[in-house]
Amino acid sequence: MEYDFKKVEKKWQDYWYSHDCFKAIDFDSKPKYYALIEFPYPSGAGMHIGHIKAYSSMEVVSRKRRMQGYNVLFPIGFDAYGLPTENYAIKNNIHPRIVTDRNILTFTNQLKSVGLSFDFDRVIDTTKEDYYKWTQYIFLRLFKKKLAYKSFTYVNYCPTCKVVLANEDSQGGHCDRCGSEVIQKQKDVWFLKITDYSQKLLDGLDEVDYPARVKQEQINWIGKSVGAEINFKIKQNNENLTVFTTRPDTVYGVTFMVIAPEHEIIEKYSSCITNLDAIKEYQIAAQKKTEFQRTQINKDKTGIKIEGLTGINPITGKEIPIYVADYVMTGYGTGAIMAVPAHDTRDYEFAKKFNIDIIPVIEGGDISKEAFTDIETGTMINSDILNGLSVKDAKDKIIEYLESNSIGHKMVNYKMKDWAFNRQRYWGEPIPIINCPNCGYVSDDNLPLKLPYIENFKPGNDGESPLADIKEYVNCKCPKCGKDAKRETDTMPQWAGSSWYFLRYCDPRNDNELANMEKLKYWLPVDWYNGGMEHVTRHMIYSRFWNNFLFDEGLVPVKEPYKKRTCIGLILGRDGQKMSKSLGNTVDPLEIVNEYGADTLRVYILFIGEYDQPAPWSDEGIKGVKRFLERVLRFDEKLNDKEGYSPSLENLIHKTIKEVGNDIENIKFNTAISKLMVLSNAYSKEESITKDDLMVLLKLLNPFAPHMCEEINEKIGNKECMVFSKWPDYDEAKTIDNEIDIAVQVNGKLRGTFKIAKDSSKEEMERRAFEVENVKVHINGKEIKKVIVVPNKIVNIVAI
RNA sequence: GCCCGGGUGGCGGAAUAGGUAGACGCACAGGACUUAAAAUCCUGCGGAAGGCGACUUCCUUACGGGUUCAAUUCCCGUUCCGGGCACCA
Repeated sequence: MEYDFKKVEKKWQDYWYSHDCFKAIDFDSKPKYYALIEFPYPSGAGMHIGHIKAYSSMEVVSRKRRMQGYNVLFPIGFDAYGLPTENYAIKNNIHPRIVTDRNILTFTNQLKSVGLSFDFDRVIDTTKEDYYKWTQYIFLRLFKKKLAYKSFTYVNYCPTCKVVLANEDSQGGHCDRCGSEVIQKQKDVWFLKITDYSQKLLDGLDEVDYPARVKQEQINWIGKSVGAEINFKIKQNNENLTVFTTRPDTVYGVTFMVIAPEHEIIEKYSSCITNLDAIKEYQIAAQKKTEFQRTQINKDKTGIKIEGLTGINPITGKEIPIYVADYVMTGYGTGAIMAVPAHDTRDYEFAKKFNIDIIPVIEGGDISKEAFTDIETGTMINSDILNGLSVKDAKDKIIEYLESNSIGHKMVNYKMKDWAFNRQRYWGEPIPIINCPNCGYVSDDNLPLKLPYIENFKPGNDGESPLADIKEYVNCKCPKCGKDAKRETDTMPQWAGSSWYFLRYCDPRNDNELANMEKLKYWLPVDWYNGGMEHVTRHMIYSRFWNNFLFDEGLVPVKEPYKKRTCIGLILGRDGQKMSKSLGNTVDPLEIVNEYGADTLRVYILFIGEYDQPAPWSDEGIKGVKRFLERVLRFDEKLNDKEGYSPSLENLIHKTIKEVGNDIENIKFNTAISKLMVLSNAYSKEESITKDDLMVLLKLLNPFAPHMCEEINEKIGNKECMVFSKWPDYDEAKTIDNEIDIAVQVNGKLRGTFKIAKDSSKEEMERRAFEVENVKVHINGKEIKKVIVVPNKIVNIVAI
């Protein structure tokens, strides 16, 4: 029999998509299941092999759920705003709208050519007015709750892309997109106050099912630390200089203070400072450094003492010098620290370099050599009222002291910074804000605020958006007072549209609200969200923030959007390196589909290795999968007329149903497929098999290789397509073997095996163990010390 | 520097409430079918040694220790690879 996979796969794709097989039905009485994948950015390069791997896990789960009787929502869309499209458009002089539409069309066809069971009726495109209208709406809700604000600040600026970058997009001091070195630039830009949700985002992690490492990464990203703020006095003017510390208990060890170069007191008290010129010089030098250079850990400590300002330790009354140094960051805590060189490596290095006293306040360590930082436990010394206390008690006592004397209080700090919510680019959601000289920033509630269709979308000079050049866009009337005003010309960052797309899927065509509450109540939360490790911090935290906010606004019914999250491991190139165009080691999924068929590709991608681990592509490996599927294709030739399962296969069938089901739920697709191979190998060895035998295999295989299974199903005379065929049940009692192999060890070494009925008594097992010939040889002439019998498993004889 | 993963045949990888290491697949070798090749089917396949032989023995889960009747699995130390965070006070 010739199996023409191209023809067959096309046939079933046409059937499924034209018969609405994957349509999610609002308010259906079946239990709902919402499976989500990270929607793609429709790049010109089209679908990558990684996309298929990323989608295939939820694809298998969705198909299985449909067979289990669920009403499944498995949607797809396009996160289409962003730089690559815009850069491509500029280079080729084609409008990004045209490029985007073209790419989405290509992508859609490619997705369908793999037979993915998305509900294509709910497709969303973040760049369409009916979608970004609601992205703008959410922004305005944030603005009205003062969670969106404009601030004059230093920003990371990429001189090549001519855009301001979020810290997240410029890690390592280089632009995420082009790799250019990022420079610091002052600009007035929009921020979202995600920091107001720091604690909520932490607390939410307790109620969701994410892998431990995912939670840990989010916890680290948010970076909570508990400590205290303490007001030190400045001797010359009796003003406060407030510091944040996680170790208020070490306050007796403070021998100097350090402020960040940007700290306001330099300007404020400049009249007191006698070496102002030198300090200004240091400030300028620090400003020139990029964020990256400043955070290089191994570089020498630099700094300069402020002459004319002296700090006073509010606990001891001792006078201490104040330094400016760029190892203190302006954006964290108060931008000023109390330095305890005896117990902090950075302070220690600084103190050594500037010859400052080092006073240990916790017992242990040798401060002549290095800072003693292992101080979670220990006993306080040199600390007056804290002497002799444990670290924990000292913390409590000093905070109580600070609070009762109004010189400080308990304080929590987070590393996470507010979200820089702006791009100086054309291809993004316009920010619907009007700047009125009279009223200040005013929301433009007339949504959508359309992105004008312009010819010149190249970035403006000096970090301005190209929209700034369009007079008729910029110039407008203030909605409040009616006077002449100017429109915001920055657009939203790439992360905006993806921060709420999972909500829109629940009600994608709603023109009156971002999504109907009843529909959201029906579908949310997302039951299972699969995607890349690289989106675990940025995208996931941003979208959890938006969802939490919308919950507070009463617009969504759940706090946490994603009930369960799993992550995918990369498919590496044939050479074991990460696939990249520059290395020339990419694998084109369409070529593979063309050569082997979609089913083979789908199965191979999941068989290649552990789903969340990286694994190299192998052209040899895929052939084995092809052979397996072709063997299954031939089973219809050996069907007999009997009913039910063949007695010789029954046990294995029940076992396979159980294990394949479990493996799918535990994202262990590689072992699920290997168990299907084992079952099919058993079928091969049979003279003939029953139709029921075959149907079980087809049903278990259907989520992985659906085209082929449909074809066989039809060929053997079944009328109904397999999408809603019933997932097979198993009988627990029949998964257990009646006869068990028992291993016999002598002194821990395997010396033989025997078969015995399951649940045989210990006595019986022991008796049989001693009958094994090779066992007799090994215990000959020795004294039996002990016999360990583990029912249904093993007998170990200890003999000396 | 800190926090997570991971190290098993020629290769991708199985097996951990401790209990026959190497499932499944690839590659390779031998055989069947064929005029031939491809495809397919059968057999073997961690390493070493012994035996004509069914077999037997020793070694083997990065390295070194430990706990245990029994360790890929648990504990301690070392090392290498991957990811995340990083002068965060």
